[in-house]
Amino acid sequence: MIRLSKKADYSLMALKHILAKENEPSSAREIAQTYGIPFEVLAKLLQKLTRKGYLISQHGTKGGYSPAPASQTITVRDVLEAIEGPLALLDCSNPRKGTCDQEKYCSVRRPLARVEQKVLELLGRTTLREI
Amino acid sequence: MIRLSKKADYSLMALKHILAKENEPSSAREIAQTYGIPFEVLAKLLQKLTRKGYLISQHGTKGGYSPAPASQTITVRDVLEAIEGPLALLDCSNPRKGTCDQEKYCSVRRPLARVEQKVLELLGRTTLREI
DNA sequence: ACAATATCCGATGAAATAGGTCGGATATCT
DNA sequence: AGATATCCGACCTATTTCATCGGATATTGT
Repeated sequence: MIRLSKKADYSLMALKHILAKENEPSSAREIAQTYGIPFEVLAKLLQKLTRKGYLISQHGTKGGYSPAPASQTITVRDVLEAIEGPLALLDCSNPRKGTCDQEKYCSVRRPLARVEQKVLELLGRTTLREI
Repeated sequence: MIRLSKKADYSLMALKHILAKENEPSSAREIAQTYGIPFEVLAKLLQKLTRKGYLISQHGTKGGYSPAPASQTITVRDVLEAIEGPLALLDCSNPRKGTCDQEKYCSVRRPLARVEQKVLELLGRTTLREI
């Protein structure tokens, strides 16, 4: 299969929400309620995005998340990589996995890598602003 | 995550193998050994592809699978859909899943559906022949 | 006829992944 | 001080995916 995880969906929704109200920070709880997302799950996603530099977090009452400068040009690909690590259509081009058993016999690796590349380019061209 | 399953990889490798030798049928056992794929898993994949009309199966000694006419123009997308059912980047556009809880609030559905469409087009343009 | 070799089919078990939960810490505003 | 935030790690559970097993049917060659 080829799909976006729920976490990815959640992240994109939350990011769009935060980008829409640049002036006041949005709390994780508020976003979670608005979109029906489990609070704890969303909190962790936003933390990851913060560490990656796409959001700025503000503790305390009236706190929440606001867009960081880097979020202006953030793409779908950026979000996915922040949430799920390096993207890999193929296991054998996935740095997290070990080497592929079929490596030496595999006849489809090269051509599929090109397809993979195109998909990644497509995701990298789609900014969150235009969503 | 966004990835091709192992089954998809296996299927693509096997199909390419079968298409390469159009003259004599290739047995599942032979292919499984050549590429280091578990025999039973591969057998089921080839059965699915046969039911979809991309392959012709031949029982008995000297039997095996040979390319059906429909395999001439088969694309990566065709293979994926045959093996894993309808493709869906998003859960909410997946006919196998129920309706999405966030449906009414979700602000990213429409734009992502366009991205999904583009990815599917890309996979649908890539034929197995050119791989 | 018989044996060997194929595909076929369903059910089941095991491993990996993703999604969700819990407990507690730190920071900020009122 | 107390309420409300983010923060962090560990853990549990459901789902999905991968692999295995047992047995049936069909075809070919001896």
